[in-house]
Amino acid sequence: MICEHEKLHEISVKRAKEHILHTQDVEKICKVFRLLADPNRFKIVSALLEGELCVYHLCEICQSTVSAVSHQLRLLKDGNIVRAKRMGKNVEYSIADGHIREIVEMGVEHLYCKGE
Amino acid sequence: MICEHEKLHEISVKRAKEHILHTQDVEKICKVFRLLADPNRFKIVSALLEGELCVYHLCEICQSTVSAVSHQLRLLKDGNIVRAKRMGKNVEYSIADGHIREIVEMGVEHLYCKGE
DNA sequence: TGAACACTTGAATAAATGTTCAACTATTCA
DNA sequence: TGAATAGTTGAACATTTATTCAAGTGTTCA
Repeated sequence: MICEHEKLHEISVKRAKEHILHTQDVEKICKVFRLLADPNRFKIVSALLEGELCVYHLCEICQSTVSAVSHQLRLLKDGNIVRAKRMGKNVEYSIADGHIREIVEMGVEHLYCKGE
Repeated sequence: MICEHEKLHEISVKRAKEHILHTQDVEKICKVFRLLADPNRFKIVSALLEGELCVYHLCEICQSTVSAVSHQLRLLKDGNIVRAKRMGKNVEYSIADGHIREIVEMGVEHLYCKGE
């Protein structure tokens, strides 16, 4: 009982401790946020929300190099954010998970509603 | 027109280019995701969603040191995720922005619906 | 088959990040 | 005032991360 406001926070502390997620779960959630936290990856994901695209077009949209985009795509693929499918000479990328759109849109909404 | 599937992707490319956010906006959004991408900060934010708490209790909940939590709180404060308010010897922290709850909950939902 | 295109990969480098430690400020109360 | 409590801060360190470059794989087509 070091904190003076023990009484005031009793309920918050109790609820926070009850609701705290397991470390593994927190890490899984954070991994998704971390993947969306890089501007280039965010642009890749945003672009793919409009439809599937090959690496060349993603480079064009993100104004980045083929190699950099490919490295980022690998991370997104490993994190189950995107899916790859070879079509002839090209590799088509698409969004792998339906929740991603909601998370991205929530981020955009947060931006536009700032200052309310 | 290097990509073979130009026809197929014409619409996706067009839409992606139209909808692409400004670099500054992408960076603002990514900053929020980056702040939520660290397990300790995520735990701090989750705990504060249950009600305001002082540093000591946040340490207890996050199983971290006072100094580490304080450093993380400064980042969260700079990013307008949390707010600080001195109450006597303690500093009470609370969530500064209404959208944070939705973003966090979206992350949690993504976790539980994995595999659908 | 071999040249051209599309993409991937590994190593190297530079930059950003998180934690710890020690020293510091701010507040209360005897 | 001074001791105790609560929290902040800066420097140092190790770790992670993103990009670049060069070399590689896979596919198509003449």
